[in-house]
Parts: sequence; structure tokens; C-alpha cells
Amino acid sequence: MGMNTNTLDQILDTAQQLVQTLGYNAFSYADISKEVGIRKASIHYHFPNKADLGEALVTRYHNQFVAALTQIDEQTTNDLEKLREFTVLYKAGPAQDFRLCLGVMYSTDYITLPEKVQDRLTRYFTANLTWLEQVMTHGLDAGALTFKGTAKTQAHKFLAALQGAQLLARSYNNIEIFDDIGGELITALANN
Amino acid sequence: MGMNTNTLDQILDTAQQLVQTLGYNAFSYADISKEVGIRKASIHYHFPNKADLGEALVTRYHNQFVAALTQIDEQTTNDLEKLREFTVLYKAGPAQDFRLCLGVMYSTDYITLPEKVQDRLTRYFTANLTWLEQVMTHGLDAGALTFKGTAKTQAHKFLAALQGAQLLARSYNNIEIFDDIGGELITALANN
DNA sequence: GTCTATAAGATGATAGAC
DNA sequence: GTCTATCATCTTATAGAC
Repeated sequence: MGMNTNTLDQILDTAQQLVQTLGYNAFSYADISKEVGIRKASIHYHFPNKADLGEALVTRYHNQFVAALTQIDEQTTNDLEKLREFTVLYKAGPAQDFRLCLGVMYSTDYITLPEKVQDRLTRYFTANLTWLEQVMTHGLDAGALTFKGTAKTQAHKFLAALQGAQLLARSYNNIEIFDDIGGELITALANN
Repeated sequence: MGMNTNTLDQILDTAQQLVQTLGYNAFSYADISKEVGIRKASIHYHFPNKADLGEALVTRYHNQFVAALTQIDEQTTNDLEKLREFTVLYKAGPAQDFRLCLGVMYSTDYITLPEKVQDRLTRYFTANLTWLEQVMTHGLDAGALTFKGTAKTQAHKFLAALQGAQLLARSYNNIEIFDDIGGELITALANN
């Protein structure tokens, strides 16, 4: 992470870190400028306006996330283990200076976001929920997981709890709160 | 709500709505000015700087929240019913134009908040978690609730899931997602 | 308590030289 | 692609009259 050398990726890396730390409305082109060592006008060359930058951030994030899910699918066929790996993905933000994942930060900024960014965000969450629901469904059928209600509802709850776990860990400057919640989510689904 | 007539409360009401909708960094004294029909300088008379206003908002919110919890305690001794009422409190924001509760919005703004506001936020969450943990503990002992692990962990997960439920409902403009998650949280704890 | 006037700085953004 | 220079607008905040 952050090892990119070309200007465009350096801008995206820096902007993403700033969004995950401060939020979409609290970072500026001047902030990126200082960090990357480039003038504000040069950033506007790559991303004419903030909406373009904001959209590029979700799009890249979404693609990287899908790649990570694919890797989990290739890594194991154990549904409970898949879910555990999913919680690891959601720990990446909090583990670095209690950053929030891009999705959580964008969803609180939602109303202030340009429409095209809002749309991309929703699609990102749908990718999350679709994958989770599939794992829940398969896990229940295969006897690897146990839960009441529908797989869709479980997917909703699972994702929501991880998002809230990021918020609580941040508010207490305590990563153990995230681990506590993440661990419980897995335990509750374990069939034994 | 929003029925206050004196200027100070009107400022607080408007500011709170703006924070819950836009976030701490995305609303300005000018926004409040327009809504209340008062000049910016007059707002500075009541709240010299934004940190003062931000702090007054959490403090008032915290007090109102504690009062609501007290009312729940007086209303019922059924632990599952208490938790269900707690989810109703957390639905108040999303039910109004998909606002987030003040705690969720502030926790994403956390790093940009003045220190005294950060402290108040943490105390607010502690009030949430303490109450939830007590209900979990009592409910397990009395046989009204069922869950694995500690009451503290359950309290963490319960609160986190409701926070995430607000974010997902907002990102999909769909209150049913909140209801789905809230309902599941109760179902999963029901002892039958 | 509320107003007008005003300040100093930040913000997203553009024009045009190199 | 990156720069300097500049813009209109918004931000929080203060001084002082009514």
C-alpha cells in the first residue's frame, strides 16, 4: 500500500488515506498537494474536479475489494473461515490509525456526495452483501453455519456489525473492541 | 422536536439536524443563520466558536438519551422488550430523511473534532454500552435472553449492528434494511 | 441580544506560461 | 504534466453600533 510511484496513483493513495481519516468534506486538494509534493493545479489536471476524484476512489476501492473476495474464495471452501477472512478485510482500516473503510466514511458523507459517487457506493455495498449472502446460504445448506432467519438478513447484520465495530473502535481508540465484535460474529455462526 | 421557540434552542435544534444530515465539517454558521432567521454574528453570541456549539450538541443529546433509557426502564421489566425499545431509539434518525444519530456521525468525524467534543462522545457511547450490558446480564440470568459469550461482547455487537444498520439504510435509501437488522438482533436473543 | 461590517484564511477551480 | 498567478466563494470569527 502507498508504494505507487506514478503521480496519478500517488494522488489516489493520498486522497484515499485522507478520506478514510477525515472524510470527503474535510480533506482538500491542498492536503493532497502537501503530501504528494505537487501543486494543486497539477491535481486538477488529473482530476478536473473533486467529484471525479471521489468517484475514482470508490471505483478503485471496489475493484480491489472484489479481488480480495475472489482471493478468499480461492483460498478456502470453509464458509466460516471465509467469513473470518471477511472480518480481516474490515479490520484493515481500523488497524491503521483507526481509519474507517471507504464505504463507512462515504456512507456518512452520503448526502453531500455527488450523485455518481453515491451510485458507486451503493454498488460497492451490493458487492459486499451479495458475496456475504452467498456464503451464508451455502454455509447453512452445507451445515457449516447455523442461524435463524434468512441468509440475506444475516448478511445485512454481519456487514452492519463490522461497520459499527469500526466506529466504536475509533471512538475508543481501541482495536480490541473491533476484535471483540468480529470474534463474536464468527462464534455466533459456528455450528457446534 | 424542533418546537423550541427561544433562540438558543432553535440554534441547537437546527445545528443538530444539520450535523445528523451533513456531518460536523459540512455544516456552517451560515446554514444555521438561514434556517433560524438570525445573523451569523448572533450565533457567535450564543456559541463563541464551533467547538462550543459542537460540545453543547453532544451534551444535550446525551442527556436526552439517558432520559429515554430511564423511561424504557420504567416502562417495562422485560429485557427483550427493553432491547426492542432501544432499537426504536436508534431508528429515530433514519426514520427522518435517513439522518444518522449524532453518535454515529460524530464518530466518523472523530479525528476532526475538538478534544472536548471527542471526550463527550466517548462518554455518550459508554452510557449506551453500560445500559446494554446491564440488560444483557440481567436477561441472561433471568432466562429472558439467550446468547454465547459475555454480556459486554453482546452489548458491543448490538450497538455496532444498529450503527451499521443506519449506514446501510442511508446508502440504499431504504428503511427496511434498518428494520431487518433490528428485528434480527431481537430474534437472535429471544429465548425460545 | 441582534445587527452591520469586516477580517484572515481556506476552498474548489481556471488561464496561460514552460 | 507541472508550474505561477489569480479567482469567486465560503469559512470561522471579531469589533463595535443599536
